[in-house]
Amino acid sequence: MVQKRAAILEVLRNSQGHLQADEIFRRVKQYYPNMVLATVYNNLHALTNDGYIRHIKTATGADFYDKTPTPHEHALCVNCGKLIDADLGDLAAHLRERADIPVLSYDLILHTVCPDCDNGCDQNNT
Amino acid sequence: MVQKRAAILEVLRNSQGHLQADEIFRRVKQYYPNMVLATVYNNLHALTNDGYIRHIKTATGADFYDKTPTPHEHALCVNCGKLIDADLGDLAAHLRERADIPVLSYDLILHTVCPDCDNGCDQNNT
DNA sequence: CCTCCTTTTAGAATTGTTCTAAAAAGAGTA
DNA sequence: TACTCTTTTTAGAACAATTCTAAAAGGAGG
Repeated sequence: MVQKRAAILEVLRNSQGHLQADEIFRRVKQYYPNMVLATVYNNLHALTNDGYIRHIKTATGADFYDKTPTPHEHALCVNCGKLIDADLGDLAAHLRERADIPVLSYDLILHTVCPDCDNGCDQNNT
Repeated sequence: MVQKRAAILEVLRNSQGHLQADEIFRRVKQYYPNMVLATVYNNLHALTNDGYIRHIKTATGADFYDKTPTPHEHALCVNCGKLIDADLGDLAAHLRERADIPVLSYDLILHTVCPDCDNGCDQNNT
């Protein structure tokens, strides 16, 4: 059994959902203090390949890893930078139906204000 | 009049559509041999801000610049790496209508096999 | 204990982009 | 032409997330 791989998966599963590599690294390091970032990347790739997690690439260069491997959409909060799940129905079907070219796959990131920030104190009430 | 900015815009407008910064750099350099990559980025940002062109960020880290500033979708050919336009109807409206969260904007890149590659010699006919 | 294969480590390398500070270029005024 | 002010350009360093490389460590089976 691969302990460190399991620990990385555990950390992700115990999180609210979507973490970046460096945050995973920081958390796993508490249990394995001499772990190195490359190990995190190694195992995240392996876990992604094996279908345990999902790798979400963003245009900002900071990728997220999702504990839920089944396909669904994501949104980035423009206020706090958190990645959250978005429900868009069967978007893949819609895209394949409407597109004038074959759609093998796609990368989509919505930009939103997440519920936490919307309820928060960042509204311009003077 | 800003000559180099105009030259960069010209190069983009004379292209088939979507270029990366380093390709623009290579082309403009033929006319201004001592130009520097930072100047290309400076002017691409300025042209984007002024609405002349469009900046398309990809998850692969290699951004494209589009001579057509009006909103439309894009697809990346998995075979040749070219970025092409895609017609998906009014996707923005569809997303806003279906999403369970506010949609301020979005980044979408389809993955496809472009017509050129589809007609080409890369089909596995033995 | 040996051998083989996988995982991990340490640190350098990569890549596209951004930043910084100094030099150069223009525009307007006298 | 000379002076000032602002914008643009240059050169090269810095950055940040990720990937790579080669060596070391670990574990399983015989």
